Amino acid sequence: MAQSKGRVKSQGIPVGVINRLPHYYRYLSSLMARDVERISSRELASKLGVTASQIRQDLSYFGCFGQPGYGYRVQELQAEIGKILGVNENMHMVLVGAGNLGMALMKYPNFRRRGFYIRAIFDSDINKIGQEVEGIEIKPVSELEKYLSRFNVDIGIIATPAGAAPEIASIFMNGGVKGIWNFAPVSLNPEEGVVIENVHISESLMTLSYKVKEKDK
Amino acid sequence: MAQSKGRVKSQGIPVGVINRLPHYYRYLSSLMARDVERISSRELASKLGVTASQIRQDLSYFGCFGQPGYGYRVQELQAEIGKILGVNENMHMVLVGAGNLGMALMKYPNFRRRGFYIRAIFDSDINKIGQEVEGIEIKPVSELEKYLSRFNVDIGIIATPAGAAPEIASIFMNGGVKGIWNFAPVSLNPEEGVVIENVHISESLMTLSYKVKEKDK
DNA sequence: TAGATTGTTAATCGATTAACAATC
DNA sequence: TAGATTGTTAATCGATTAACAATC
Repeated sequence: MAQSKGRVKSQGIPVGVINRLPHYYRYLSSLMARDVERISSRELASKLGVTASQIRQDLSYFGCFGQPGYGYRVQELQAEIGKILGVNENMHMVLVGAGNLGMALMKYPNFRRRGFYIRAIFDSDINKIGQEVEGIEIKPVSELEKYLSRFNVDIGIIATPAGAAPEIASIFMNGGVKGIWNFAPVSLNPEEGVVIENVHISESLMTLSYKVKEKDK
Repeated sequence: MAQSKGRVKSQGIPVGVINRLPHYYRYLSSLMARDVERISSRELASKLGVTASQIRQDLSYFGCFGQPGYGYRVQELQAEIGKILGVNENMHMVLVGAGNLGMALMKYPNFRRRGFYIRAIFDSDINKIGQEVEGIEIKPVSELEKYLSRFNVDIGIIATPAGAAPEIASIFMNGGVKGIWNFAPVSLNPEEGVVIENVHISESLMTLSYKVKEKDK
């Protein structure tokens, strides 16, 4: 208790911890919607399918958010985890690829609600250019570089086919984008100082396929 | 070497291994496309950003696919991993939710190419019902149950808003679906004998957001 | 043959769980 | 106060890496 000095190890936080925080965050948000005020690590753990120990251990990397004998105040813990994750900090994002997946991302209301704003859309399809989506006009991808030089973009989203992805990634990296959220089924080699987060949908399907086969045995 | 009897431990394969196999599979496929014939665990590792040891260890759970002194034949290894994962086994899938994300999944050509077929689409939007996508007519979600009782569905895909997801999941589970591929931002409690694979897109964004913030420090 | 690289066992490392003093 | 639950330290467990005999 009383993590006196406050851990300063900004690095060295296990990646598993970081992957679980958004999960905690989402469930706490749903508790807030149901006006639940307090929750213990034990309850939370049973709902999320992890151990209470793990939740307390995970949180302890960042501070002390609970009260012994009481548990955690839902609203407070949600806010603290949100702060750790960078929710509600007005992230400037741009989207390349105005296909179905890109449109799905544009229309997902939770991003905006949580401070993640897609402020520009680029596509190479001449028929799409000039169209408006959620109040944002689709620009030709040739203008991406200029846009990046003019604005301070936090996150670049790649929702293009695999072939186009490496070039877009390199434009993003040269343009000073801090993070790349990649939905194309390729591995992009991460340049110094840029974070790449992949969402490999087909790999996830293959993992599921394996597990389904296993169950059959 | 010479894993004489062939490991029978169908269970007990670490989840990390299963998550890496699709990654190996994809890269090997791309090597095949470039007519590369052989590769060593060391080369493969350096391309994929893992250790050679890990690749050999991972593969050893399933058999002996390489030749000492030579390495792996790309085509053979790709085929073996594909077999492990259940690629090209004619998986029967159904999609619930014909929004942008659902359409993106419908139009992704690699699924079909690898034996994953979406054979029916359901939606609750009266305006979408009857429309055809990739040769498949969108049915009302009220007919899902009947469909499941008639066909042997391997994988049910949930591409609906969060609110609808739990009910769809329960219809899937009662209908004998073996695996659920869930894109809705909710946790579904997995029933006995059904595998659930979540693709939590917004959690992935928050993870990226955290890492971007970290880099700034 | 000599060189290269596998499959596998053993050693290391890190992450998860258990336990408990502190305390609300 | 007594009961509950935290934050943290120590113990356990599992996954990754290193090393090497076998062998192509």
